Amino acid sequence: MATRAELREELIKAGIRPSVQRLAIFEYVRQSCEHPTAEVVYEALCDELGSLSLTTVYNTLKLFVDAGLISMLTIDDTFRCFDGNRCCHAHFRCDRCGRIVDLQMKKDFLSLVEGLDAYSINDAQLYLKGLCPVCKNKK
Amino acid sequence: MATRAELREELIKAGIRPSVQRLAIFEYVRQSCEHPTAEVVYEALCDELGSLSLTTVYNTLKLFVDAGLISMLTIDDTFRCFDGNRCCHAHFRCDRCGRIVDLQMKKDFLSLVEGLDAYSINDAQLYLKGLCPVCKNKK
DNA sequence: TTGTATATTTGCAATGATTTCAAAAATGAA
DNA sequence: TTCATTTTTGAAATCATTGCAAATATACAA
Repeated sequence: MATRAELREELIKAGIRPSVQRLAIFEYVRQSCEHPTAEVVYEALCDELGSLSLTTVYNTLKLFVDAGLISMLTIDDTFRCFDGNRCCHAHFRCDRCGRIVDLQMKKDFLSLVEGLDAYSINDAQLYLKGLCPVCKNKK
Repeated sequence: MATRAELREELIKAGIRPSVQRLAIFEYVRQSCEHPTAEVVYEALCDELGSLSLTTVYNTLKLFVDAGLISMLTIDDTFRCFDGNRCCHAHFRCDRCGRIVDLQMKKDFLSLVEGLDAYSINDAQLYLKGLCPVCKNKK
């Protein structure tokens, strides 16, 4: 769990000026395990920041994604969500309850894909869908 | 490359009545290597079918996805596209030119994910993003 | 400190892919 | 044929996301 000062440094290192809004959004996404949407980030920080615009949240999240600081998930086709967890992991989305959970995975999964040498890879996401343990047992 | 009769049989086996529209849409997506969007399917089949509604295309594609006959890709966050290729493969989307290409991959990649036994998996997609060989060399 | 240029934030309007819905058409069974 | 059910249609509605131009904050030079 990174401190605010560490997160600020990380933004600066990425060439991003750490405004109040940016730092708050960065901290929120990095600490969250819930894969928040822009809307959720907005709701969560509105009070803390006094004022905040949803547009700022969208712009800032895009800024972070482009800088490689967080990732954007499109596992649910009806909305995007964001992930600050930098460890290598896959995502599972339950078709029944909609929950998105992280699943540990081995790092070298890219070696299973053929002909990747000719490409330059910036982002890799493995999405799994089906029934989660809880919904599976409910029948 | 499946014949029309074979595709019809496949729909029936999945419990889907093979109407003219459904069969045409199924055939189009199954034969295409271009990962078409609903809009593209609609444009391509409008003439052939005389009349066709975009709503029918959306409904029908959803029907096929739910039946497991085709898959829906959300690798590009601005639109969905569809894939009739039933072989195990990953998808790459070029950040520069936007092209989506298939990449061969070994079938047993799910073994790299830990703790999957408790889940029931219906769909798995590996999405890679970055620069394609052409855009990479353009600098 | 003051002034000025630049970067950032804001809120509202616009966009566009997708869905809703109720009517029309097609199909199947009797 | 007649009636019930399924499928298709098209126009309107939805809603997450983006565009834009004004307002605000910040950095820096004088």
